[in-house]
Amino acid sequence: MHDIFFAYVNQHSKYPLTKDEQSLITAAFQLKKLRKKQYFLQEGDVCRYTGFVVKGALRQFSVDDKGSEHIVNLFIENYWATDRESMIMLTPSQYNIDAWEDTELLLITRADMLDLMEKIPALVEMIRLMDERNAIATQRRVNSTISNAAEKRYEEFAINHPQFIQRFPQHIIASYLGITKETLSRIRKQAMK
Amino acid sequence: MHDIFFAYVNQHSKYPLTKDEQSLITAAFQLKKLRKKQYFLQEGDVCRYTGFVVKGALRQFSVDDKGSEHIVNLFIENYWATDRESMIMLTPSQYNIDAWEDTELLLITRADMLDLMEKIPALVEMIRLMDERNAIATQRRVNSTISNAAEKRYEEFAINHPQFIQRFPQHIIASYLGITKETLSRIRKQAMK
DNA sequence: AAAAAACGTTGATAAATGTCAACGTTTTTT
DNA sequence: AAAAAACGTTGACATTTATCAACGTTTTTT
Repeated sequence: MHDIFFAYVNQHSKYPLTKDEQSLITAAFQLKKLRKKQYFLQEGDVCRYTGFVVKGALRQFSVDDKGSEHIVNLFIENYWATDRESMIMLTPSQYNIDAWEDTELLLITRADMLDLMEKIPALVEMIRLMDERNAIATQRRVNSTISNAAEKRYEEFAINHPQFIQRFPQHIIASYLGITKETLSRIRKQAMK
Repeated sequence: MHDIFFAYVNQHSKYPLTKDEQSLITAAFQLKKLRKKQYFLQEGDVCRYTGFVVKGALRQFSVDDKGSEHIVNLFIENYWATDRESMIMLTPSQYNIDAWEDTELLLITRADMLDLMEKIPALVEMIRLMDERNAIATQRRVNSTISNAAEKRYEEFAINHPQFIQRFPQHIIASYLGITKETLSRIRKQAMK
């Protein structure tokens, strides 16, 4: 299990992991299996773990006053599932994260992660890279959301995230884009011509 | 000028800057003054600098096919103005950044910043903190945008960013929220009752 | 002090998107 | 194999938001 993660770290750092470092990582990350629909995080709880997705798919969503779900993030293999705000601030999360498919995660607490980062330079580099990519992707998403109508948002999404279109049903994609499933259905119908 | 930045770093790190570190910083950051309306970054250019805002206010915006501007970010004192995607990927920026007020920036290239980070632990810590806060704020913004109608988005914005409401006119705020200035005007009229 | 530009507001109307209900199909569960 | 659940689509209609044009006020420039 951890091998997949070692490969991921090595791909994102110029310092190959030593055997000792691999042992530290194995000790700090614990494997967690989730069945489909099982929660990884529930609204109101403080998020204690960051989860590296070894296998499977998850969604992060909030629920509004009317009970409607809004998909904030989608995660598949090699993504990091967590609510950073809750984890860092130790505040109750406004989000839920649940498994959309049977999923395997490698979990680590924030304290253990900070500890590992003092010992393993490769991890620090990998996380900085992850933060950069995340910042870029989120910036793009914000720009697309405020600049474009629903149709163009969907087009850009389909180009930037073809993997998500494979793995998640349309109503989930629609919610991620901030539109209803009916609107997305009509947009796709239009686009087919 | 740099004193303000030293204070900022010390506030965001548990390692106080030494005299030597301060010298390194002074050598790497150059002061740049911008008059109101002057560009810091123009669409199509590769973003070479990160700018720490010592004084003033700027906006980052994209321009769509119809020539309309869309405000992606706003910056005031103690904010970092840059286009990370362009800077990291070395690709032409899709954004413009210009001064909304007369502004003073401390500029640093990515290479110099990476160099400084190897020498100054306080900077590394400060930047990680900055990345965390940025990730949290952007996540909130995305969630608000996909979950709420214009009125609630404005309410949340007003609560989370009262400083921006002071410094920027309504049509800029409206664009930041992804709505037109007319709609924001009507929302505010409603809310007054 | 005069002129120009920027800003905010309002009304009339159009366009985009949401809501609700119904239905057929596919997938999953029993 | 049957039943249930999940999914996607469509129509009718309501609501939200955008667009366009006009106008008065404030701020900036000349």
